[in-house]
Amino acid sequence: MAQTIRDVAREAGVSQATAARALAGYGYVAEVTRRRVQEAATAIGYQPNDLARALVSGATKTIGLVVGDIENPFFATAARGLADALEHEGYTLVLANSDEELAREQRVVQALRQRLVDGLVVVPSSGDDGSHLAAIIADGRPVVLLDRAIEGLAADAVLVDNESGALAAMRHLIELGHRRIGIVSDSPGIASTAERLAGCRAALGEAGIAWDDQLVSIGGSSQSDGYRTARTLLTAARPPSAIFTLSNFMTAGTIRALRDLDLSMPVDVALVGFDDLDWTTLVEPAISVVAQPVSELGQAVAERLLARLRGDSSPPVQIRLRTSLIVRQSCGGMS
Amino acid sequence: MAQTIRDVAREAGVSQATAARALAGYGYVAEVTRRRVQEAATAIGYQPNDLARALVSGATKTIGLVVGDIENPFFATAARGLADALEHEGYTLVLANSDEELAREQRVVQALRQRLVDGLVVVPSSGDDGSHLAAIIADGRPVVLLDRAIEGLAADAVLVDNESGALAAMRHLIELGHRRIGIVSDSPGIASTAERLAGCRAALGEAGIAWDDQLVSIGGSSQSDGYRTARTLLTAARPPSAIFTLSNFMTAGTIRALRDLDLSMPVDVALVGFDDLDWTTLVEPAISVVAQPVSELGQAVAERLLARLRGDSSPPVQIRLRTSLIVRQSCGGMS
DNA sequence: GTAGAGGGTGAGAACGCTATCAGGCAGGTT
DNA sequence: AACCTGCCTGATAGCGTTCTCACCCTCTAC
Repeated sequence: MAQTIRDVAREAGVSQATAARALAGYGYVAEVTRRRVQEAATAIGYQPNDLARALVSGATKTIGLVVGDIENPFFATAARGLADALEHEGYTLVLANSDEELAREQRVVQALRQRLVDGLVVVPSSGDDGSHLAAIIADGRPVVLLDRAIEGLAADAVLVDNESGALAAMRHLIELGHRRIGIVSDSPGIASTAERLAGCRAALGEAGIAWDDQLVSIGGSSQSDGYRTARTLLTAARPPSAIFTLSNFMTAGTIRALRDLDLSMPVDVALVGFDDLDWTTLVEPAISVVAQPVSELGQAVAERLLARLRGDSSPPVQIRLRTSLIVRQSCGGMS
Repeated sequence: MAQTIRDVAREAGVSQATAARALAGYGYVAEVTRRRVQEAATAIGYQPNDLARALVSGATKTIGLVVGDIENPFFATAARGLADALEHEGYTLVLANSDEELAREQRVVQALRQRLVDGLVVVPSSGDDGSHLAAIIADGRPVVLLDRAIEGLAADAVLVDNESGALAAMRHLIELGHRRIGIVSDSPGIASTAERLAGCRAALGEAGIAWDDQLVSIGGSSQSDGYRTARTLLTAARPPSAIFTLSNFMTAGTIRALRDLDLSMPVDVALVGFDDLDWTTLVEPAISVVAQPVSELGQAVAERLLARLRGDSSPPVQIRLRTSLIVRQSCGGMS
């Protein structure tokens, strides 16, 4: 088994207290003694036990991360940005998937709480219930929300400008002459999705186009949901001439539906998607997208979290990072 | 701050020892007392401290996972399969990225070791140096290698059948009449890559085609490396008529190179890639690939790990999961 | 009436660390 | 001679659990 500080002390012929001082570097220790202890430590291969250290110091140097599904490239990229920024300060990430289910999210948050993470980063799956997160905050541990806000929760949130991103995309399609624009959406229970829908509404409103429920298909969060709902939209009596998809899975599902129905972009249907992934420039035509600064999202979250961990107790802030519309071939705006 | 078992005891009017028994459910406790303690616990919102529990029990219920980069969908999917299987048994994943650099891998493994993870899952970046992992094994904690083996390390390994997967892909291209087949590879320092290269060699050998170093381009592990080396290959004096890429990043890079050079698949160049991702059927033509059972890989790793944690001390095993060649349009074998 | 069995309880050690405190010992000052 | 001061060291008290041990009390058996 692993060696303890007592083994080092015995090896060096000093007391446990002196060995501890020599290794941790506090209090008085004679230079000779310090060297002897350090040699003893390396000789027997001593490794400090972070667990015991955390128990007494009260800090585990650990951050919990709860995402919907780490397989989603959006989450994976954000996680990477977060991990890199935190590692710099000696923090380690504990990962948990919520599958976008509130019950599961509550379970894993509870587990992370008991595990005494120093802080928590959550992509909340439901917009309205944050009681499990409030409990963590009440413990005095910082929580930072990633990508989605929760109404009434006193936690920092780092989000993207969903509404204006969606607005820009819809405006672009409208400027290209489209009046019947289909919207393929995830569940609006997800806060970011709701904001994107609001952006769509705003764009249609300013163009004087009536909102048409027939053109909005709302499904689950998987690619197959996107495929199914897009197909329904495209095979309706009066199909849309353009489609705006509200997430990367919806975009992929819609492309498959278009392909299966032998509809080509942008001539039969123009397409703009929310979220830019690697493959959007690998397909033909390249997909126009609302790009999000995903890695920066993770970094900004890390910054907020580290500030809180350093004792910043100012009121919770909401940070919005800007999205940018990247016009490629799929929307027909580059001809 | 968080409540302790002592607070519960005080609230219930019993000793700390009795409260502990009532909550943990060992030893004798009167039914009335038990109820009273449990009520007190919920009343004051008691949460057990896993840290203290781990210190005394010696088990943190935590597994370390070291991958090259969680942004790589291959690792993300494997991580998900692993996480799900482990969660079932109450284990939590601690994530670390190695960036495919041995030094970084050693650092994070060291950190995880001090953090007293109960076990470790590693995708090793180097095939020959496993001393940092041997140290963990010497501590008596199980290590399971994922996707890549390490020569001479007494650890379980769950791999895919890289050699026969590559063999099948190359055979297929050869059967289609190709004699000059380009190979776009990651660094052969990665064990799985070396095995894939061996499979290529075997296929060429059995077909009586000489190995030609001019047709093999070896780069780093990023997509841009793939692009660069594929481009070099394709612009050479005598370019290959087909290309086999040894990882998903290499495949993406190669597709970009083909596009930039205005070469079309499969007529100008036939393509087969190793590793199947979502976008391989989103691009036109759909990419033929050697598919790996990625999620199952994670599950199998979890199974091995759990067996070891339960005390299985049989000699280390090496598990090979089967790959399958999926013929689509990019190789011209479906006409 | 005494012994024994068995349910129930509290005191206290241990896990490995951090950190405080009391004390020892040398050297210099009053 | 007595005293302080500055280094250095060991003993020891926690952190919040788990778990053993000794003890008490009640009930049954002889």
